[in-house]
Amino acid sequence: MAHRSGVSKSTVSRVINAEPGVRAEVAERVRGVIDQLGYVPNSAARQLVTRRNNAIAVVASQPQNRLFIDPFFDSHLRGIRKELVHHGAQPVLLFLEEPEEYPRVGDFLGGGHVDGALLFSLRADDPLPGMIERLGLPTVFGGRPLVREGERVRERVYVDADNRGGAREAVRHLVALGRRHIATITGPYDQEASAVDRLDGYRDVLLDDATPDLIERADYTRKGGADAMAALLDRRPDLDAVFVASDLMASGALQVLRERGRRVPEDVAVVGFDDLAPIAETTDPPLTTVHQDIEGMGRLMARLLFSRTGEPGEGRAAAVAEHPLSSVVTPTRLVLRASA
Amino acid sequence: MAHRSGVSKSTVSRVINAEPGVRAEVAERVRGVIDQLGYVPNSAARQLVTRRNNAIAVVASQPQNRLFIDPFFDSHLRGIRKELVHHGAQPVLLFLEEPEEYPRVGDFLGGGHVDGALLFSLRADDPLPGMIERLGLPTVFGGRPLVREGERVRERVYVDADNRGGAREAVRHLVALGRRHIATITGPYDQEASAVDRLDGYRDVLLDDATPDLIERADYTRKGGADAMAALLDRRPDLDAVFVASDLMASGALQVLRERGRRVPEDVAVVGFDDLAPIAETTDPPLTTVHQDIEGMGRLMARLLFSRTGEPGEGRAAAVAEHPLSSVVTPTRLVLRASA
DNA sequence: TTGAAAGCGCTAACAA
DNA sequence: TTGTTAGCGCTTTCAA
Repeated sequence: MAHRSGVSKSTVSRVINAEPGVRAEVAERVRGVIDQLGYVPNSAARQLVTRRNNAIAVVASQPQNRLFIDPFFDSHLRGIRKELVHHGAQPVLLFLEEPEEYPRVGDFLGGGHVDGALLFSLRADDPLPGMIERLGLPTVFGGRPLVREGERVRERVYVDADNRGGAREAVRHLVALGRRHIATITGPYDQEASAVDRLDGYRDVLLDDATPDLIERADYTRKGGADAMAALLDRRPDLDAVFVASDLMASGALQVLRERGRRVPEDVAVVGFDDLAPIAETTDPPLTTVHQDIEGMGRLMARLLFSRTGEPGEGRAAAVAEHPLSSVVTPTRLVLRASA
Repeated sequence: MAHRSGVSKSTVSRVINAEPGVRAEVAERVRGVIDQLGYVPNSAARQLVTRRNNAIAVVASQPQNRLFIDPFFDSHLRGIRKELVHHGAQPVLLFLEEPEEYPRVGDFLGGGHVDGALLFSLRADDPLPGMIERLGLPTVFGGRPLVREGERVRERVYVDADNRGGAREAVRHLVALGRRHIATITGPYDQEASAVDRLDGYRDVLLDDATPDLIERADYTRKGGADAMAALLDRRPDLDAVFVASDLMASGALQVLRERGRRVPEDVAVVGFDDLAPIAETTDPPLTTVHQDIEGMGRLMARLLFSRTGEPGEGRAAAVAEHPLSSVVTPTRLVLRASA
């Protein structure tokens, strides 16, 4: 104990937490002793009483490598980190690949190491939201969580883009271009809400023209997009446009189109979704796509979380916002490049 | 408190920690109450007394996006996670981008949330190792940490590949092929030991033939490799081979070679380093490169760490291994493909 | 086989 | 402005 500086624990505690009511001279002396001893407060003890620790978990339940390949995640995480760090909170990343890992992650989350959690890339039947709800840990979701029919859950706060509206705009653009046979490559709509919403947007515009043979489901990967494009081309050689539900899939689709000798946009117009600069700007031709502010959504998630947990360092964790918080849907817009 | 199950705290504690000396019937009843209440032990309190918490920090002080693009990191992290999870420890990722983040990361690390740390991607002058040493947190480094001259540090345990030996083998292969003017594109040898070692291996073989105009420093990125290749070609149009210190840089170099009309391997033979499947197997032509067991190195790091901290759940954290631990250097081997 | 009591290192009331 | 006291929720002797 640094009380060898000649004062009581309380005073040391006050100095460490920069509380008022300590003579400057005493504070100075205490700080000296702290430095000299290399003293670091034991935060388990501190947390036991304050119920706070200025760390926020960022949990992704997805194969790590899918995450690492996906520029979407990179931007999203950047936004989250910026905002968290800006508020003085430490982001702690947890990946969740195997079912066996759930109990341990649950223990960590419930163990009071973090004040809140940011979750994303959840599968439809992921047990994590339920676990966290039971723990009572403040949480914000990235992307609207899919809730199974009949499942009773507390309201879940999320941040998402206007996927349906963005998809509508993309498809309307294709229609305005005079395209007659507009296909779509979707995301895994059995697993992710964004895939459902983008497909709904496509249907909103095309109505009865959206026949099943124009719709091919893929998995948000590049290869999945390529395979889906090939299948579509085999089935409907007459198609003259495709709305692809992600840029990564679109880059795969463009490659197949090129291999099959179809010119883009002359023969087939292509619109993507995401507007990920490293992809959309470098494809051949550059991709017309639906822009969403991914980094901004990440920041928003962090801000929403703080409005539930209270700012780091401010009072007890129990200080949850009184005004009920709602989810946020951010706007999208179509960015015209060369592919459509 | 779950003591409404009619027993004392002690007994509940025993049940939770699966300690012997509890009547099966009582244990059963307690477990029932626990489930029913959804009780999760507060690990801050537990940790305060046990000094353990079965979580290990994985710390990377690198711009997040460099990490996310680098398949090396992906494999490395996969190995680490596998081993950690296998031992029942929770991996906790911390990124470190801005200098302002160091104090907070230090607090988290020193705060007793984790039993040990795995560090990598450290810059030469990174303050992190020093900070952690002062905290007394058991640590293992990924890649030999560069120590500045005159700096006094405790011995640092690391896991690294035989970079120098691998480089030697690569360059010898080029020599055996009859190449006369063998250039090299290096990593940032002012920052990373692996870059230093690979350059040393190159020099070991070439001796006086390794003139400065054949050596070009880059930064382990694809673009850096491309730029370096261009500079080399401008300076030494007569070069007929290049040893490139990473696959990512090699892929950039190959592209420049192609653009400049040099055939590989006929005009210029190329050998890389890393043997990252997603790169080396898909370049045109496929890359001859030095293989290292990246995932295995990750696992090894975790194992070494456990030999310092003791296995998760086993006694107190203080139970550090008595036998002094040493660093490990894993072997490399040349994988022949088409580029050399 | 169980329970009672002490105490891990801190902060938060309350006294001085 | 400072010190004293009482816990935070757990594990761990020790005694029953």
